Amino acid sequence: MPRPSTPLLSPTRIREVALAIIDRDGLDGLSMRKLAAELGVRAASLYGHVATKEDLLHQVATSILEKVDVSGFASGDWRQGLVECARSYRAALASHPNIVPFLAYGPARREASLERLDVLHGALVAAGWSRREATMIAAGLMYIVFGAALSTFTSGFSTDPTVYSGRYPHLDRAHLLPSVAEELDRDSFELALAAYVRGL
Amino acid sequence: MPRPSTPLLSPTRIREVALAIIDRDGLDGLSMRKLAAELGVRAASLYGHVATKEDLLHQVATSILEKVDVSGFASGDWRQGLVECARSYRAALASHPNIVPFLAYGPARREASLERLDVLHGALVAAGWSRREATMIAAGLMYIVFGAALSTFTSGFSTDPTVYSGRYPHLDRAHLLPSVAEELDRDSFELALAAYVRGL
DNA sequence: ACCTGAACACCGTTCAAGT
DNA sequence: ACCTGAACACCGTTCAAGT
Repeated sequence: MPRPSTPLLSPTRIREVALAIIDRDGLDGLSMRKLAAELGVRAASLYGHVATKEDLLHQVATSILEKVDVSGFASGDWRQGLVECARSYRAALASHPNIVPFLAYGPARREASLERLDVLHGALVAAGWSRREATMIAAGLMYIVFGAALSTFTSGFSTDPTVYSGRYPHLDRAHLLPSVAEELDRDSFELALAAYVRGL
Repeated sequence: MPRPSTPLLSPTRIREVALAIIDRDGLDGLSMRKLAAELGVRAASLYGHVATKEDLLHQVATSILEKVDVSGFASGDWRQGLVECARSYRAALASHPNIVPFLAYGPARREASLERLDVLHGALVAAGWSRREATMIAAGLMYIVFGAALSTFTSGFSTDPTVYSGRYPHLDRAHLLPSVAEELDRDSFELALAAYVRGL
């Protein structure tokens, strides 16, 4: 069979399949060899399109961050802007939870993060906060967004009641959490966000 | 030379050296072969003392979490308890930042986390919050603690001013951040914590 | 009881070679 | 221009064997 006229690989297709593997098999479940296999190609071929595995992960990270919408600040109400920006950020991360640990690592060097951060910072300064305060307020918002996206709390509870009952008196219904984890995660995020913005 | 009377390896020594490697070389910098070499032993020997690498990481995680102090709730002031608990938690994580991504993954199955969570939850219920509210308030506190510990914000900025100036008008002094990152991280955490607790 | 050598099934990455 | 085979220097883990 002659070589097809269109190349087997494209930057977009590589990113899409890589993200699909991460979503399905976790961050550690992505290997260059597995990715190549699912693209119908050998591992070495990837290096014609991607510098390193880390470079590929940064590309995937950027494609996710680009979906974060900071237009909420246009209203002029900085509190509402913070809330809407945080919701959009969390939604983007929550669609791909397995890549969040990578996203949390060094976002300040990514173009897509900086553009959004610049808008956020500017809106806060325009509202009368000092530069330093604006930086800290934005940092606090990112703490809540990334903390919530890591699902450090409600996910990971066992469904076996005997794990908790009798041992942790205040957690005797913790085994029920997984079934309502998604709702509880969202409500916890909304509560934290509301309390934070109100308390500023 | 005859075998020494004391074994070369002990659970404590393995954990200590593993944590030292993680602190020095990062989470990815820890390999069973490197750990064995620094312990004066071969990789296979480790598996007499540790089930898997993940088991070892959980042991190291536990040794860090055990330092978290929740005695602040004894005062009876739940707001003060939340603040002191969060400070202690963050301090424990901040001493070993490289292992935080692992700690953030599935803390709800670790004994040391659950014990502390149980105290926190109980104190909030005793203060009059519903069980569900207590769960969400504790989750929000963990968001801020883990978000701050991941240092997702102030760390990672470049020290090269040309990276930001002219491109992100509101970030024109971002290159100064690394030199004051530690102080700014702490202040951002304190601000977020204060705003959150006040806003509840 | 404790440690080792050798092996197995994987990694990321490079590079000369093929078409 | 694009992909491949083979190799290099690594991984985590197992297990029969040594002392």
